[in-house]
Amino acid sequence: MPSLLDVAKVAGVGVMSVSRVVNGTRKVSPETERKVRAAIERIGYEPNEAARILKGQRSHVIGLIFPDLSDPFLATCANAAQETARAAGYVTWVAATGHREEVEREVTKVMIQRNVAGMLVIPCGKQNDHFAGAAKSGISIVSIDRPLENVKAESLIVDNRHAACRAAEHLIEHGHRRIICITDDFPIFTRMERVAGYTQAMKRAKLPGQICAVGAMSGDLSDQLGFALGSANPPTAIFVGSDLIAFLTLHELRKRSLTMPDEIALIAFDDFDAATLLTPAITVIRQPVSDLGRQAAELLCRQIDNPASATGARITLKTELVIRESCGCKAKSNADHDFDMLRRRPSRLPDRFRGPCY
Amino acid sequence: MPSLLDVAKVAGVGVMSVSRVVNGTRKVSPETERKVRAAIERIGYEPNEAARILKGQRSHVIGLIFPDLSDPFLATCANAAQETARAAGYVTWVAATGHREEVEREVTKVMIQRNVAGMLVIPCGKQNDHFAGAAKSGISIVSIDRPLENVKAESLIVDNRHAACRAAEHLIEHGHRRIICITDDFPIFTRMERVAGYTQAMKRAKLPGQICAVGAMSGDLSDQLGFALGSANPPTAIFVGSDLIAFLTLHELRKRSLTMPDEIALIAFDDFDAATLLTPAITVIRQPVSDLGRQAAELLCRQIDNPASATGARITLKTELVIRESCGCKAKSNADHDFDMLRRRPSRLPDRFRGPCY
DNA sequence: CTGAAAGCGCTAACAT
DNA sequence: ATGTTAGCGCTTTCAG
Repeated sequence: MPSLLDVAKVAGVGVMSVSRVVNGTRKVSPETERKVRAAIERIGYEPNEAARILKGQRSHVIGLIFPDLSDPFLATCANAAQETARAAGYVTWVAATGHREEVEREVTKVMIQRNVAGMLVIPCGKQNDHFAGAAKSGISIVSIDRPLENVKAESLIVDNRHAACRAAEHLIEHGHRRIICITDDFPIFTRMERVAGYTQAMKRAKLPGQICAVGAMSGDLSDQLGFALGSANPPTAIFVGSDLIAFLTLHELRKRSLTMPDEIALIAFDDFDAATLLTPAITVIRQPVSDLGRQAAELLCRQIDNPASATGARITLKTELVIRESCGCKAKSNADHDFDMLRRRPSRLPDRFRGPCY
Repeated sequence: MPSLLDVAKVAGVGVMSVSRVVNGTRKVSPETERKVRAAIERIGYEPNEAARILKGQRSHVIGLIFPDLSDPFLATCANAAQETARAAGYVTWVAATGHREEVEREVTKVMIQRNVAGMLVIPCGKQNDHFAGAAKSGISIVSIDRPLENVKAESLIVDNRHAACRAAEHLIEHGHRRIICITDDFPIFTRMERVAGYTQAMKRAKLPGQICAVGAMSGDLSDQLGFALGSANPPTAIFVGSDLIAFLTLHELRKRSLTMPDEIALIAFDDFDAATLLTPAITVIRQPVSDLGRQAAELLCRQIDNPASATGARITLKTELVIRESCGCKAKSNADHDFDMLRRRPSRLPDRFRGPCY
């Protein structure tokens, strides 16, 4: 591995000239620059990151801290972020925390220690002091999907509340009066915003809202849904707060042989593969998943280049209500809803279909 | 950030004693060790990776090179690998190549340059000289899902051929004689093995095999399937070679209002969310996705500790034929197939459901 | 068993 | 505009 010194010798100049050419730190004469570039080319010099970091420079590494990589939403987002970061010359250090805050703290610590240039995080807790510490020590941070309370970091989020409100309104417009909202019981931003949106729509329509939280703290989906469905006035429509809950709910409906949309209507937050495969196809709120990852990475890169530009603002991306059949709407054309007629494929294929194979 | 020198001062010993205690490189007297450990504890010393790497040591970084992170199969595998590596004290750099070999080469180069200790790869091409180079320069490599031709690296793969053969046999046992095999047209190991397994079963049963390759090189799934279905002797059963192709195929069947299993039977390679949600539920070959990632990471860590142990062997993991309804079998109990009755949930939930929320 | 010194490749700070 | 020097934190080498 040739070093700066080797380049300097070959070029017949001092080491600092080489360093300055490589980093564009200061003016060098055209003549020197030419010689240096030629020497670099000739001996195939590549800067040594370890030495740079040792000297106290920031590395060209971006840390990605996500709750889970096996979740399609998060994986797609991470994929886009990684791709964008790579294109900008960064390597991506990925850590999945498994939704555990102690793991999040631990990896954050290690990342700071190893001088990452910036971090892209989907935080899994409320106590964000570890991120605050990172921000204070000069590491740029951008959060995705959820704002980072008490930390000076931009956030890229979606219009959860508005979208949930629209979804509930759509069900109301279909004549439903008893609409239940099923979400997980985790106290995270997105869940609370979506519940707030649902509640807002119900209130406006002077309808009673019923929120059914499921999870480790609140109890089993099957029990809760059974209870609601067995009541004197069972719901005729469901709004589910995420693709995971949609999956579980759809299983329950299938088990109880409840048909959509007649016996029960349904709208889900998050689009998912099965949504277009089922009969009826599921009406969903689609998030700009890849955009979230891509824009977050772009934003982070900009902030790394110019740390002063951090404002701590929230940037909100728009979601899209994708009307299919589970809400009671007619499919546009038989079974061809959501189909790209030109390519004879489901339109808006998941990212993974963009590979060369398909 | 306290350094080794600081520790040495506090402990009242030389730097080398500290270094030896930290790394366990050589014997130190119990007395010295005690003093050093106390000093480390007291000032909160953490070794500096950059300095270690600069001195020519291997880092504690593992590189993950995957074709795509948004694909559920690959994402789940990456997630498990990352988790395992973290537990073993390694940091994971992740790169998604987008199935592009030039990107694979590029990220491999960067990782070698930055002294990763090892790489976990799902290669996307045949020309593996960049990996061969890495292996030669002392970086341990383990490949997943596909063997690494011409490189001395272990591979963790599944019994593709056997499983595909079993799937085809299962359809044959159901009385089907015209079974078509639909796969992508990408010349990768898994595809070829699965086709070989299908062919083997058909040959044994003295049945004519029909392989339908779809993709950028071969053409549209809709056209190909339409052609096959419109022939004088249309197939009565389909074996699809991957979850992606299953998704597209199921869309086609839905569009043509073909009912399973009566009008057309189907078995798919790879389990996927929609498989248990559809009616009929889809019979699939389930791969041990997380195990693949976990075991690969464990293997890699072992090889990093003992580079001589690399044999270049292939380790084959078993898949499982999950009988559901799309092949013509009766569901075990009404709609409750694949349901964990105790927890009232679909059993074998995807990894992401293991979070604290559900 | 322990310590002192040299140097990995780079850049900030200071000379020229 | 360019060169020289010192030192980031660690480990290898060699001397005690």
